Amino acid sequence: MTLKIATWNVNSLKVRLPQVLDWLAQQQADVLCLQETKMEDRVFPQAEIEAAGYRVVFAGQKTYNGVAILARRALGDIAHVEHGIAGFVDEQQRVISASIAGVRVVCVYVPNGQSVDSDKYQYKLRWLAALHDWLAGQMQQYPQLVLLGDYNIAPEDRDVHDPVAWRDKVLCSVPERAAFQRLLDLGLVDAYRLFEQPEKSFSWWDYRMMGFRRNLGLRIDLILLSRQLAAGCTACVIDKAPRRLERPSDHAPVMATLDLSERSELSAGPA
DNA sequence: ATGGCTGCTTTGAGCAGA
Repeated sequence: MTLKIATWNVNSLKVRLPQVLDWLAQQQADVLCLQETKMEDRVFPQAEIEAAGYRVVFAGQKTYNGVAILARRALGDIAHVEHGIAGFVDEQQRVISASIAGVRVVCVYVPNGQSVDSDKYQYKLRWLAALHDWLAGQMQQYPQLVLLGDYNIAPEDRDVHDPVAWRDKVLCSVPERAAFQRLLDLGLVDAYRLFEQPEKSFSWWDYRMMGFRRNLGLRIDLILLSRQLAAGCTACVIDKAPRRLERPSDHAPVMATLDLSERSELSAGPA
């Protein structure tokens, strides 16, 4: 069995829903995690998504943040849904997790941080520490885990169009990259870097200054895989096509292909 | 050059994003 699992920061699902439905149909993605839906649950377009053949779970709020997981109906239930980071009190809707076809899917919208001298940056670092500590337990409970979303961290200089200009700036600062490395140290692997990739590959481009046309971007939308899932990963790509559409999100979707045929059925559920 | 776009908001100029 092959699973195509993707992440996309849509920057308002209200605006981008038609693009999301078109993209699902074109790419035949099995699972899609969304960030920045920017809508309350009571107005979430559940019926439209279900009509397209997907189940969906979501956690939203007005104006900001908001996450969702879509899964092809044929994959069965979206099970054991959990909101947020257990033990970390946070009004901002940035995390939703669920089990789909025996894979634990954790969808995250990491805080942006605004600038390194901002209170929001301190919140970002606290949030990342809480994510790490919670995830350590989740990895024990769910050996087949994928952590995907908008990390708001460019892991390395090769993920930045102008590393000198971005040096020590938010999204690239040493403490943020150290927090990201701590996630990898839990036993997670950056799916994109499992494969040969073009140079200057990015997933976000500023709306201003013709950022996309000039490829002034960052790679901040990532798919991290546990070792068990990384063993079956056969591809990971950034799809730039939606960024070329009318009224695009500033982020492009990222998709990994997982071959699940070899895995043990027994490790599919919670321990 | 601290702006530049875009989406959102107790509809407006201000915020947040990255």
